[in-house]
Amino acid sequence: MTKLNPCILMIDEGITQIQHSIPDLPAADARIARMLRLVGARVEEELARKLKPYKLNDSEFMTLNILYSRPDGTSTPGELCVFTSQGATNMTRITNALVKRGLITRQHSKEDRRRVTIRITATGRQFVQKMLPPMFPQLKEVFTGFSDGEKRHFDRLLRKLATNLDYLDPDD
Amino acid sequence: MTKLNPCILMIDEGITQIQHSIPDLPAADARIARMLRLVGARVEEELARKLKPYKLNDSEFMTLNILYSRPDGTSTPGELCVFTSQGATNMTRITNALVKRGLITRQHSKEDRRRVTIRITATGRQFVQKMLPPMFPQLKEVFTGFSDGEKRHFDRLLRKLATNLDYLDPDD
DNA sequence: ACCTTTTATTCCACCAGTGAACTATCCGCT
DNA sequence: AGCGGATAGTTCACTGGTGGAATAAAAGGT
Repeated sequence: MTKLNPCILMIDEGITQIQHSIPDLPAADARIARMLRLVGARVEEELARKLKPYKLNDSEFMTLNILYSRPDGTSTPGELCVFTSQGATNMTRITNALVKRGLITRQHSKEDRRRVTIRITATGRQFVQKMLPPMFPQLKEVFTGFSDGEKRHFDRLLRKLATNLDYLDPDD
Repeated sequence: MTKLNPCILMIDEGITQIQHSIPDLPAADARIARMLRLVGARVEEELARKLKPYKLNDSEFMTLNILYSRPDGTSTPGELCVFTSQGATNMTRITNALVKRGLITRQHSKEDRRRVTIRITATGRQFVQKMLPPMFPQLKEVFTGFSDGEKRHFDRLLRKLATNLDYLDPDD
């Protein structure tokens, strides 16, 4: 029943062992950091699995969602780069793909003709409305056994970490 | 001083907005999942930055660390695939790279000649001992402001989530 | 008018990761 | 002993995401 995850076992085992030869290893921090990468990757993997039938990848999905969540349904490539942590080159490719599928439109801005206004289409909205709900059961399943308090706690810890990451010295 | 992370803002804003048009969205779960991906990616990114000077990537580093942490300093490609969540094809490439740099050796196993024994070299050990400590300051920095209790909590929550992820229905 | 900056795109090269086919070895069964 | 199937790794060809450099167009400052 309770077959243990070999990766987690390896993390625990490994860090304990390494500590023997390198005592000043911040073990707790290293363990959490390693698990964050592991869990983050697993979540991403599951998301990708759910997106596959729709022929969408992570970045495209994120981009589409951001547009969907905007009151006016628009953004610009530059903005989307910031929100999705993608490079400009990549964003061009992503929006190309979404335009080709009729989920968004691209048009030059009137005020500043350098800018491009990206707008989700009616089809795009319907698409999002269709594809999100089927994800909910699995999403809830991932958080079974988590009380509301635990979720709040989890949320808080992640935010705190995100903030610390933002204040890291860019060099060193 | 407190410039807020635009990604986090977008997550909060976005999920709140989406909830308006799709009320049964499990908002708390979605937020945590999204932040996990974000934070996981950021941590990975920082790790990559630290590894770059050594011309190592994430998977190579992980592989080398696993070997280092083994009492006998050995493993097999198959095992390493499980621990690193990598495909066999990829593992061949990874070990190729590490062999080329003299950090590990590859030799056929005596007992089972199908198997390959991968062993960290003395050079490999020294390499790990040199490269790990410089990461500690930054690692600790990421966790500044976290009490021991919070770390324990964080650790526990991540493990719980990892377990849930393992028990996900492979279909659906 | 001219130079600089901003915004976005195109082109190209690269690297990590994947699937399918293949080789070598082992193990169980008759 | 020998056949058949399972297991462990490797090779090859390919994809997909990523990043840099060069470019184009437009805005803004002096």
